[in-house]
Amino acid sequence: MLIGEYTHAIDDKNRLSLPAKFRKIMGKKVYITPGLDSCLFVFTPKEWEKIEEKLSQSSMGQSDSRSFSRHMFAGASEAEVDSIGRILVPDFLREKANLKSKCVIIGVSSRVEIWNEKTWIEYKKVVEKQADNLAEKLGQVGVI
Amino acid sequence: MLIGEYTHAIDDKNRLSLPAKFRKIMGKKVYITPGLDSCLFVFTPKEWEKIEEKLSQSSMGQSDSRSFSRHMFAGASEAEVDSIGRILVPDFLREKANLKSKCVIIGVSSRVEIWNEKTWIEYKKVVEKQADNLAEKLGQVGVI
DNA sequence: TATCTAAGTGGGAAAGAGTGGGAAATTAAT
DNA sequence: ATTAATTTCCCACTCTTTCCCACTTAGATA
Repeated sequence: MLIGEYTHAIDDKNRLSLPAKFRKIMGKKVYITPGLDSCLFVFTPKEWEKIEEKLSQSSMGQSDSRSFSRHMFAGASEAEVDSIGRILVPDFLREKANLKSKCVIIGVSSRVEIWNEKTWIEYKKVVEKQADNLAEKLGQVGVI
Repeated sequence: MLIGEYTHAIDDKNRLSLPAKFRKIMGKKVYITPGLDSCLFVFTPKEWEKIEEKLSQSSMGQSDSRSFSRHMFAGASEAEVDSIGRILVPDFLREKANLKSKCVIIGVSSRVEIWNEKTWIEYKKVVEKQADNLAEKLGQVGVI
């Protein structure tokens, strides 16, 4: 189970260290995809395969399923974890998540997320403010 | 499985490099057809056969399926991948997708697509703007 | 406190990928 | 049949990517 928050630098060769705590779980090969709220998702091959399978079931005929397939497939990247635990984030994903030098890498259950540091800090602020409200809503639907 | 996004130049001899990552999957011979949303589709012979079969099975009574078949078949072209991974895009297909110097080549599961760079950027913008839509769809494929 | 180890960062060299141009070969035209 | 034009093949240059090594920092241990 992936938990915790780490701040690492992405260098000008687009290399980014996976937190040491994540490496055993993530293994030697990962898949990076566009996420939500302009972060990136990182999956193990196993998790990615599940997604792939669901996606490839959708038909080419419908314009909105085409666009979603393109978003996910064209937006995805297979990355080898190098000998010292780094992955390579392709330019187009780096831009998508607006990754400058400092990135925040967080564990979210079965996936890892990569954020621009500032974006993450802002996001956290907003969420923490809303935490009480969110709890209320979740309570109403019986989650907590 | 074909994933990722690459920007390559098509030269004045209509030569276009397939991304190195795609070459093993695509092999030595491919089929290029006019695609949907003004890009080109590129298939392996195997995938092309599947498409052929599906199209020929579709009921010919229906005018829509007839015209789509014509669109795909009449515009299709077989292309050899040369010794350093380039394909030749025939003039009429190049015009159809409005390919200028810079092209974007994307992997979409079982097919490759070739886009005019600007057209692709515009298309992506439109798709990504529909963020809530994306969230919903990610839910449907079990990502979140 | 000093030393050791592990983790993260950065840079240089080697390998690979992408691009462009010219020669050879094929086709077309006079 | 000769010339011109187009296509194909091959080579070479350049830029990017990958691999390897070294430095730095932080934390742990004695």
